[in-house]
Amino acid sequence: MTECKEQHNPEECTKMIVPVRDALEILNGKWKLPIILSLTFGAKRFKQISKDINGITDRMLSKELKDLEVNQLIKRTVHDTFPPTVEYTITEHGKSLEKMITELRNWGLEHRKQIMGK
Amino acid sequence: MTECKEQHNPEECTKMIVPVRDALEILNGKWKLPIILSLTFGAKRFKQISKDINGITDRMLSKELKDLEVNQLIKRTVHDTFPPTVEYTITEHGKSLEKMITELRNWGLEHRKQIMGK
DNA sequence: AGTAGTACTATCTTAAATGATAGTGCTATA
DNA sequence: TATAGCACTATCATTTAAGATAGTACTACT
Repeated sequence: MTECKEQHNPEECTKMIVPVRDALEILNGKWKLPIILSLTFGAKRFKQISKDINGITDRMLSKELKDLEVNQLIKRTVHDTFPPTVEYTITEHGKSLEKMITELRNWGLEHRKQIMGK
Repeated sequence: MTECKEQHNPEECTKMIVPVRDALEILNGKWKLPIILSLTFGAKRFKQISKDINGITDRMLSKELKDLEVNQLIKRTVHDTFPPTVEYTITEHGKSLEKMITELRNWGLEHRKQIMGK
């Protein structure tokens, strides 16, 4: 793998950055990662997710769920009970975010220590 | 570690989510992670960073660098040459993001395959 | 009969992020 | 002499994200 060290190779460095920008574009905003994390603990219904995530409004949750579905990170299933119930599950592709979210979570914990602790 | 599985324990689940929200608050926006990634390849000057990151404006770069400095993720050093040159380096604390960014980057690559490939 | 829950949508407003453009005072280079 | 680079800042305009509030049609519970 080529580098973009000290004496800088901007083009190489740009290439390294592009996929993180791609990822950020899909995961942007305050709520998407929290929602995904909530679903990694099992299938949930709309209200259950909203209870997990403090402060999210129905409007935001509804919108973000749609976005995540379009990007194949979660799946929406309507059960034909009466009244119908709707269940959200994480997809295999969504699960592939788990490791990264764990890292982020641990970093969040460490960061608090770093800032407070010193 | 307690769980918030199927039959849901919202309080526990909320607790899991909080630190990822903390992290997101510090790393939010389009540019912070790209900037940090750029600096993991070595100390850089303002213009060099801006060349690495396609599309960022001076205004945004300037602002984001300040934010990152406040959060102790990068360090700004002025060398007293004439004219003075300014150098940005990643801090130890900033380096602790490296693993997580790598995960994100790989995920970005995989996601592209997932969406395009199928 | 009244309240609460379910899974949303609609409308409106505010706040925050980002972008466009230009300018500064200096130096080095063509 | 003109141009470009450096490390920014200032001003303004636009876009996007997010929040507030209310409403729907239905059921279950008290």
